[in-house]
Parts: sequence; structure tokens; C-alpha cells
Amino acid sequence: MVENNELRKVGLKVTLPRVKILQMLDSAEQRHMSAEDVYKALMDAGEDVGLATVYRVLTQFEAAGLVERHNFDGGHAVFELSDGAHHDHMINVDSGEVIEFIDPQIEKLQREIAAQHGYDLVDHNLVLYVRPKS
Amino acid sequence: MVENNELRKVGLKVTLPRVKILQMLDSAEQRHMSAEDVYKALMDAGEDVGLATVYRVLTQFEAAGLVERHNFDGGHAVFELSDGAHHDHMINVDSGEVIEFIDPQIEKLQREIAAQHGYDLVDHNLVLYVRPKS
DNA sequence: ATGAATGCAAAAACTTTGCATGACG
DNA sequence: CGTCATGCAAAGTTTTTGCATTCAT
Repeated sequence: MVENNELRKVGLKVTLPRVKILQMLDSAEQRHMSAEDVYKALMDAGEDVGLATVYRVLTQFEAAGLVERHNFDGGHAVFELSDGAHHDHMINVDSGEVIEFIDPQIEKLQREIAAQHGYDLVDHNLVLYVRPKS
Repeated sequence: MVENNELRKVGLKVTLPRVKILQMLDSAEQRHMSAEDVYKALMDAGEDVGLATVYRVLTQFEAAGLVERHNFDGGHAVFELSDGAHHDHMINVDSGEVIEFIDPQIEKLQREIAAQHGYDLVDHNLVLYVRPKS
């Protein structure tokens, strides 16, 4: 079971809820899920995990670097499994679909802009809201 | 009173709460304020406006294009007076200070990236989290 | 006068926390 | 076995909504 090693590697005790949540994030059709999404998916799968535990575990996973938390517009946070490689997001405003992309030029420009203002870039958040070409 | 015309121009009835909130956004030391910030500032100024009204009015102002709503990390939304010219934000993670910037190259790249994926860029959200150069 | 805006309080949505029970190493 | 994790329910935050009253035109 790959998940157990993932958990041990980051120093988290291997418990059933943690394993189930990790598997759910890995196998779900949608890569970006809210805590509620994960909770409902687990319920549908017959797994009995409390919503509070989902929140706690996702927060721990974030701290451990296993998942990333995004605050897209709309009040609630969504989580996605980290895949090591950084990427940004594009949201199709018509369908809600989330598209991931990477652009080295933009990454570089961001570091340069921060530097121009006398700062080091720690993190960034870029979301493009798009619509199919007319 | 300039504020009254601003309101009439966007088709909003000129009421005391709306005028006060607009003035507060215009005169406040901090350009980016949460609904709670605006509410407290009004209370401190001796103005008696309900928090629910602040939320309602800010939402109307946003719909009218008078203000912009940002969902920076941290749960609550912040609002700023629109100044016509688009700009992005840089947040000093040590101090919480918000710096505004514009970079034509980044704007252009974003449109190109959307186009490469077959989309038109409708809007975007870019926040750099930075720290003073070490 | 009349329809819209406000204030209050209640509710809603999302997330966190306290505490007794149960599971991991 | 001791400690940490879980579940439940209660509480916290932020934002929205219902409704009677007040205000703008």
C-alpha cells in the first residue's frame, strides 16, 4: 500500500481515515475537492469518517506538503494532491472546469517583479478566468 | 458632493449608508478593507450603520463596478475602490502590507496562455506573497 | 405615497475545537 | 499500554436573509 509509506514519510501515524482520504484524493475523478466533497465521496463509498476529521486531516496533509489548499473565488477552500511540480490554474467560467498549466515565463516574471520591489517571492497564486474562444 | 454623483451614475439611490461607506473607502488609510474593517471604521467615526448593510452595500458596489472584491488567503474578503486601471497585488507575508503593481508583460502572457488553450481571458487573479530581500 | 433601503436578529455556510472514546505503534 | 487520532456535538467566523420600519424621490 503506497499510501502508508506516504504517510510514514511525512511523520503521520497511519490511520484508517488518513489512508482513506489520501486514496480518495488520488482516485477521484475531480482533482480539486472541497472538504465537503471528500466527505461526501467517502460517505458514498461507505466509509464512515467524520467531517471534522476530514478537515483536520486535510489541514495536516497541507502542513506536510502532501496536498495544496486553494482559495478560489466562492468562499470554500479546495484541496488537490501535490504532484511536486508547481502549476497554476485556469477556470472555465462557463463550465466550472479547472485546467492546470505551467508557464516558465510567468514564473520568472513574478520573481523579477518581486525583486524589482525589493522582495523575495515566497509563494504566489494565479488563476485565469476564461471562456471558450468565440 | 462627488459621492452622490458616483452613486447616481451607477443607478443606486443616494442613501446615507451608501455615501458613508463610499467616503470611508475613499478616505481610509488602508486601501484594502474587509466588511468588518469598514463597519468598525464607521462605528469609530460615530456613524451608525449595520454590518448587514455594509455587506449588502459592498456587494452592490461590486456589481456596479465601484469596488473590487478580493479573496486573499485568510478566509475573509477585502474590498478596494476601483480606480479604473487594473492592477495586481503583492503581499508582504511578514507585515501583511499590500503592494499594488502592474506589469504589461504578465498581462500579455496571460492572454496568450489562455489563447493557447483555446480560451479568451475574462478575468484573472494574481497575488504574489513576498518577503523583504534577505 | 410607494417602492426601495435599512437595522436587527436569526440563519446559513464553512471551519475549528473540546472532550470522551477508540485505535496505532 | 500510553499516546495520539477520531467522532460527535458545540462553538466560531464570515456572510446572507427575513421582516418590520424608515427613507428617498
